[in-house]
Formats: sequence, C-alpha cells, structure tokens
Amino acid sequence: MSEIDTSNLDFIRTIVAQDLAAGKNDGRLVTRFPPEPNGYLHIGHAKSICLNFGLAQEYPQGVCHMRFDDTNPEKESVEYTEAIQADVKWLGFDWGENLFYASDYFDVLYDYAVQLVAMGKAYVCSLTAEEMRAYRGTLKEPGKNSPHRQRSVTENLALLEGMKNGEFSDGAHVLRAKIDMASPNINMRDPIIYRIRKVSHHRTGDKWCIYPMYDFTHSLSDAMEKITHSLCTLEFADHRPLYDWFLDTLQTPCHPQQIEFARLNLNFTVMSKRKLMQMVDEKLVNGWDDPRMLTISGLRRRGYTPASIRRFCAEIGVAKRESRIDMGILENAVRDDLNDIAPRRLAVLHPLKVVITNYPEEKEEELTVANHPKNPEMGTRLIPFSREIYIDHDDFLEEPPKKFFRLAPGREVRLRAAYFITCNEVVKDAEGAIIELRCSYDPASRGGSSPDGRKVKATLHWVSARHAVAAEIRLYDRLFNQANPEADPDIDFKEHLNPDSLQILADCRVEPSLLEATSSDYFQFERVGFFHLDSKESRPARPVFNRTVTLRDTWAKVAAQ
RNA sequence: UGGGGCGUCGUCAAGCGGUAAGACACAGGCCUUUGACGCCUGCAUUCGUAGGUUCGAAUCCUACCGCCCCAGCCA
Repeated sequence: MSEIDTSNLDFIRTIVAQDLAAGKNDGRLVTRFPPEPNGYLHIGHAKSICLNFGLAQEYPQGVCHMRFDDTNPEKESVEYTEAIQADVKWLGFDWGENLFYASDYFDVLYDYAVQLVAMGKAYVCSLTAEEMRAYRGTLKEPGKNSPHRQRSVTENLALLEGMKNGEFSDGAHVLRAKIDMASPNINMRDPIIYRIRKVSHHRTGDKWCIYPMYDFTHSLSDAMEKITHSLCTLEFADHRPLYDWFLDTLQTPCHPQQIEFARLNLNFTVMSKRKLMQMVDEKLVNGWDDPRMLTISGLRRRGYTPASIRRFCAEIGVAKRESRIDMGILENAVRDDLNDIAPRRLAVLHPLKVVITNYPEEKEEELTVANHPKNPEMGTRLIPFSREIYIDHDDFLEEPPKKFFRLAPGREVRLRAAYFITCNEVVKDAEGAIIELRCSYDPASRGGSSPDGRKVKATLHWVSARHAVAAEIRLYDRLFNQANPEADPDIDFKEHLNPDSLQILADCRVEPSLLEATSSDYFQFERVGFFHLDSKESRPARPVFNRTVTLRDTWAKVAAQ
C-alpha cells in the first residue's frame, strides 16, 4: 500500500483514504445522504450532510447521492422532500443527477424479498404485534421461534403475493427474515422485512399496500446505488450485522461498508425531529423555521450563513465518542464568517434622544462612513446627521462606575464617524426616568477626531432622529434553560423551555440605508451584533431584523462583576 | 446482569510504542473612530482506575470502574 498521510483526518476520512489508496471499490468513492422526509433538517443533519457531501468533494472521483428513505408513508410528505432539498442546496451541496428515492426501488425490493422466501430465508409470520414481542425474548433471554417459521416456500410465496395484492388487512401478516431467534443481537431475531400498510404513499400512490422496513431497504438501496461507504450514526452499529446479512444472503453485486459515527448534541437545545415537531405542533415556536430553532431553515432565517454552518461542522469533527457541544462553538463560527463579510451599519435598539444644543436647528449634513473597518473594498456610505439624534440607552449612565467609559454627565465621547459630544444636562420625566440628554458638540471634531489630538475613551453608535427608520428588532436567546433538556426522562423536555427566548423590540431606530436591506444581506450593527432581515415578518416600510448573534462583549463581563 | 459502542484540558478533538497537535472557552498584555476584529503570552509532568509487558506506554496485555445504545409491524 502506498504511503498516505492520514494525520489530522478523522477516523472515517482515514478509512476512506486508506481504501482509496488500496484500490478498493475500483477506486470509486460514493457516499449518500439518506434523510427520511418526515420533518425538517436540523443542525445535526448538517453534520451528516457536511460529512457525506464534503467527503465526496475531497476527491475528484467522489460522488454523494441524495436519497430519500421514504418507506413509511404515514409520516412522510412531499412538503418535507422539497424542504430538505432546498436546505441541502442552500448549505452549498449538489447531488447533480443523483437524486433517488427508496420508493423508486419498491419493485426491485419486492423481487429481492421473493428471492429470500424462495431461498427459505424469509417467511410470512401471522403473529400479532403483541405476540411477536413476547416471542422476541428480552435483552438477556433468547426469543422463541414463531409457529409460522416452518411454513413451506410455496405457502410463503402465496401469502406474500396475497399481502402485496391487498388480500389481508393491516397487521394480519408480516414478512420476516429467518435468521436466529436466539441471537444475542435482537436485530437478528427474525427481523421484519415487510409490513402491510394500506395507506397511499406520496410518490407511489396506492400501488403498494406493503412497505419494506428500514434495514432491508437501506442495505439494498446502498448496494443498488453502488455506495462505497455508508455512513450512519452510532445507534445503527447494532444493525450492521443485519445490513451485512441482507447483502451477503442476496449476493448483491457490491457490498458497501457501513461506518458509524456519533451524532451531534448541542447544549441548550433538543435534536430530534420528533421533539422539534412537537414544539411546532404545540405552537411553542412559530414553525419549523422559527429563528430560535436549530433547523437549517431556522438558522437561515436567523441569519446564519451556509459557510458558517459548514465551518462549524468542520470544527466539531467526526468521532465515535458521544459529545455535547457548546452553543458557543456554533456562535463563534457565525461571528467569524460574518465579521469578514458583513457590512457595518448603525442601529439603535433602545433609543435615547440626544439634543445637540449648539448644532443649528435646520442644519443637516452627510457623513461618510466605511462599510468595513478592515476591508476598504466594501466601500463607504453617507449617513445623515442633525441636531437631534438617538443613542443607545445602555451607552449612558448618570453615575458611571469606575470602568464605564461611555457617556456620562460632563463626559466627552465620540459619535462614530461624526463628532465629539459632551453631556451637559440630563432630562427626566415625572417618574425620574431619563428621557433626553442635552449635549454640545465640537465642530472641529467632524469625522470623529479632534485636531488638537485629544482622546476620548468611547465611540458610540447613533442615528439621526429626523432621518432614522423605525424598525422592529428581535433578540433571541437559547430555547431551553437547561444544558440538556432531555437529561431526566421523568421530566418533559418542554418544562425546560426558556420563557425569554424571544424578545421583541418594537421601537428601534436604524440608519436610512437599511430600508433597502433584503434577506440576502448580512449586517453588523456596530457595537451590537450581527443582524439579518426577517424574510417573513418584514414589511417595506417597517423592516424586521433578527439578531443572529451578539458581538463579543467584554464590558458585559466587567459590568457583571 | 445478553449484545454493541465509548472513556485524552471546562467543551470538542489529534495521537496508532519514542516521551500530550489544534479549536472554542478562560486569564493577562498590545492595538483600536466597534469595550468588536486582529496580534502576543499563559493554559493536561498527564491521557477513567489499578496492575503488568517494555530502555521507553495515552498508545500493547489483564482486571476493574463509569457513560451511551438495542426488546417499533419507526428510521
């Protein structure tokens, strides 16, 4: 075998590199992403997508198939197949011509089943579900053979035909592989291959009233597509002997290698489609694409970029050990991407009016501001300035603590790209709440620096009161307030929902240029965070922005002490 | 207690018999018209535990401990 460098490759990439170097599978590399279309994709699927499609991209001959595992029509729908395809494409991956459906194989699969029966390796069992469970034995005790295990091939063939032709009702019979009821691996205790389900399928309609089970379908689908490496999560490791049994027994032209890796777990969220669906159905969130949801569509709406998700998946790696990744890693991945590509804008979330008393009443001017501090190629824009502006309430403290160096009575600060201002007076309402600041500006400091070289410790973001656009801004926090909401099986995970995961700020003021924002833009609102126009709630005259992620906030840490 | 899988920094994760990569987090410093970004420095004498093999072990052997998964006509 030729020398190959596998350092810094995860264990799956190492196996693939070695297989390829050894000339296995005629040098082909074919992976597949096999979602069941019974819900929307989430960040956990992104890990699998990035692994399967990513791996294929790493080799010139690599191919990754998109295949819907649509063998359970009761839970599946075309809505999901469409959403899933849109999500994978948005993530930046392309399956080309290789779009498949397990349901496309139903005819072949049936032939394979007949073949098993003919070989005496499968039989029709007429036990009820409860009886079958009893016959299956337990984890520690072997199962018992079904009384129908010795049916003749002829009888089995006739019965299977009858099942296919709709002669029996749901649950009357089942087709089982004849393996070993005493196997220590429960999956090998004569697993079911076909069940009767008189429901129509989203793709095959009413053609079938029997549907194949996962293990049978998946292994054979992989073989038919000549998949070389069939990657799945750890819980399927116990199924590998069965996967291999189908392929060996039926002597398929190729035998893909199943390799298991650990699924993704993230702190402060849940990662199962069933639970996500429950939150959607119970209206605990506003749909699958609620920006708080860790679905691909939710992340997209929240303002995550495809690159940030790919980057996240690359960072967390692939291994067999179960892990629980901190949300901070995901957040850091978007920050890193957005920091480079997001143009800067000024927006005030909690407006506090500031009157610049020595600035002429009717005067207006336009100030030039860079769109990105480190990337001149992103250009500049003009922002209007006038006598009355808004700054953020958080940027003023009447009695500032030691380390607070923003605005305070008598103190001078810089307005970003504008002027130095000094606070002279604090105006309060009857309740004593601060409602306005009266400041004076230094005309010589236009652009944000003073000719005399005097320094200020803070630079504030601001917006001209007269020109600002009213906007709604939505702040999101973790959906759950428990690191692992599923930790205690006796407590419903929904009990751990964070009641403050959504905060709507209805009265924000943003710079005028933001009126042109679209949901394909990503912005940094300076000193606040990264924001993205909400694709569903925005109206032309009233933009709604989602906070994708905050900026790192050293002051918040200091202030907390 | 049947079978399968896993235990390396707070969280991920390399390492594959030659003397513990990297990322995030954290701490300190520099820079700064974003308390952001960037840059610099520090951060596992130790790899679940205990024995053993070896000149040498996270890596090999043995025993033990702990965690996860499996008894759907779901995937």
